[in-house]
Amino acid sequence: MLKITRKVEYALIALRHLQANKEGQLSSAKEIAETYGIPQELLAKILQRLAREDIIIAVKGATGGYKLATDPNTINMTKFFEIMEGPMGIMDCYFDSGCDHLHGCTIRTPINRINDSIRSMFNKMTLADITY
Amino acid sequence: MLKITRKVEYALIALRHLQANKEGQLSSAKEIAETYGIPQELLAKILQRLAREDIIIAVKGATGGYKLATDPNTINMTKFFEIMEGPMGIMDCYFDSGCDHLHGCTIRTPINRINDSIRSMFNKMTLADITY
DNA sequence: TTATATACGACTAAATTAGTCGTATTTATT
DNA sequence: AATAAATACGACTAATTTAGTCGTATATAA
Repeated sequence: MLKITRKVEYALIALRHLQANKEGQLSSAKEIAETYGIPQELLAKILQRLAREDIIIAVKGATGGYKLATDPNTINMTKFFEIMEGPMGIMDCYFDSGCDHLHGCTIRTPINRINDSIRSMFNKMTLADITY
Repeated sequence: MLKITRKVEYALIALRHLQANKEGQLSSAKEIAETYGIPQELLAKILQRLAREDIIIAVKGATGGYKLATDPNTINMTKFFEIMEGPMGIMDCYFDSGCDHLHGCTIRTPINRINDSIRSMFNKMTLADITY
């Protein structure tokens, strides 16, 4: 419970790796996967998603690879988590109203308070807090 | 990701229900399950665990049931979560050192900072914050 | 004695997460 | 022009975790 997934873990490791590169230098999915012992195909998909969301820039072709698109200080962690895994909330009712027993739900208000605390905590953090 | 499980959700609903009872009044697993539309057998197991951990008191027999054992103000949420689901950490490496790539892990320190933030947040909360 | 509780472990089902595979496209290098 | 190495992406399978069920034992009020 309250765990981040490997998708997020691998994304953070990769971003941290790219951040350590010199300005303009590229790293391929293969290179990163081998360095950290991450399944290459899986990491590739994760990097593709990050590229689609303009967090990193993809360069195609034989000497291609990835580099950071923006200053990690500008990406907040709530946004980052939601890019990787969709809406963040400790209970689905926070964002999904298809809940069977909303009628008699007595814990919704306090649960939402907790949600807000977690979101605000991550809102105050940027990627740079993790990758530096 | 970062979700609480139904076990925790059901436990909170049940505790909130017991808290609303008059001093000494019992509620059975069946009663609570029916009230909120929770699978009875599942709730029963959850209540049994709470009883084992002395958060609630079980009374056996035909007119038996459960009641709170302690003031909800005295139970902190970190402890509560860990009773329900074991060690709490956003990554296993926080408590389990059986991690393949600890050697090259570059994100452990920031991840642990996040863990500590979440734990300290829940440490400041008691069950009463949720069930009142 | 019966009905209604708790207690608890073993089991199955469902959902989520992790990882793989096939195929297409791009581009530097030879 | 051919090749090799890269990104792109969807479909698929495997593994793990979570949710829920079942059977059986025990306690106790009526």
